[in-house]
Amino acid sequence: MKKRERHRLLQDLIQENIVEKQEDFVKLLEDKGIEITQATISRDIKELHLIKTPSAQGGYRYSMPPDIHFDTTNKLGRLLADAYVSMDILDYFLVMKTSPGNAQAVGALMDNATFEGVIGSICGDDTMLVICHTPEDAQRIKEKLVSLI
Amino acid sequence: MKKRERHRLLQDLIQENIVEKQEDFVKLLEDKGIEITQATISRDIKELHLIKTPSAQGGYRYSMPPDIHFDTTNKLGRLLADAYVSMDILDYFLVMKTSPGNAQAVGALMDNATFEGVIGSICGDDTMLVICHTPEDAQRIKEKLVSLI
DNA sequence: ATAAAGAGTGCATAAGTATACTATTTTGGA
DNA sequence: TCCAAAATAGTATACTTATGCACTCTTTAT
Repeated sequence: MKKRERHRLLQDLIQENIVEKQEDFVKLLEDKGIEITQATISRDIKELHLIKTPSAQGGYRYSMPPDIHFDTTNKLGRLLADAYVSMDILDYFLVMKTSPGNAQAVGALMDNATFEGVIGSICGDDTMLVICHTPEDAQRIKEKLVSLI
Repeated sequence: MKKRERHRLLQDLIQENIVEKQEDFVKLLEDKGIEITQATISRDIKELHLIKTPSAQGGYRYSMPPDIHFDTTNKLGRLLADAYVSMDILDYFLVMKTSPGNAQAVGALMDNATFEGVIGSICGDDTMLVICHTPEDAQRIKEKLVSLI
């Protein structure tokens, strides 16, 4: 049993069982004849970005991540690779120039990616204005964006 | 400091700080002059459905829920209040009759709400067929839907 | 082939979280 | 107003999860 394989299995199990705690995973795998410890499950969960959600019925349940984040961060990287022109910071504003017509798309993806410290953004045709909480936030986000390109 | 007020505050704090554990919340609130214990935070988190996400950088962080669930569950409830006609179960199928023209909408919302145990659904004009993993799932989902009306 | 580096895991335990119990406060009637 | 019921929150603790360490098994480079 390879780690990769087990990861797939976990993602399946999570869909078809109510998994309230990591020990439940251990038991479910045991039922399939797979010996594994809670420690490993904990590590798996970390790698898979699974989350423990308080369910509406009062209990808890592990489930799939709102992986929007990872996914859209990737998309954003690809888009920026094409569309990025320049960036500047003024106080707690971040101004990005993009190739014509792309600012809206960048803004939309940034919204999805939910960067911390961003209050909001306004996009024109080739310019995006990002309003941050603090100048430090602006700087941090600039660096984050640069790292994606 | 009312619970409601604190809940708002937590939702704010979560946006602007990296909250790795519940004690961090306690400290942040303390900074604001609010005395509260970890136990209460744990309860708040449960009520707000906040989640602890393994972050890409290796640490953990509390964040907002993929609240799509709650929101669309509510919408679904309102729609069903208007459109629901009847439900029947056959093996692992669930068949719902709706008022004419509404089945598609119900199906779309159910997709968003991501009910566990649902493989998929097919919608006509006034009929929705939901295919579940097991008859028990079908039963459970039926009850869940009834409870929403 | 062998050394060196790295991945994967269990064990034990530290770290973090949830909850039973209790006390106190608030709310909604009568 | 006064009581009973419901909500809220602290304390202590049980429960759950994360991780340092040690060991084994792969992989990579020499």
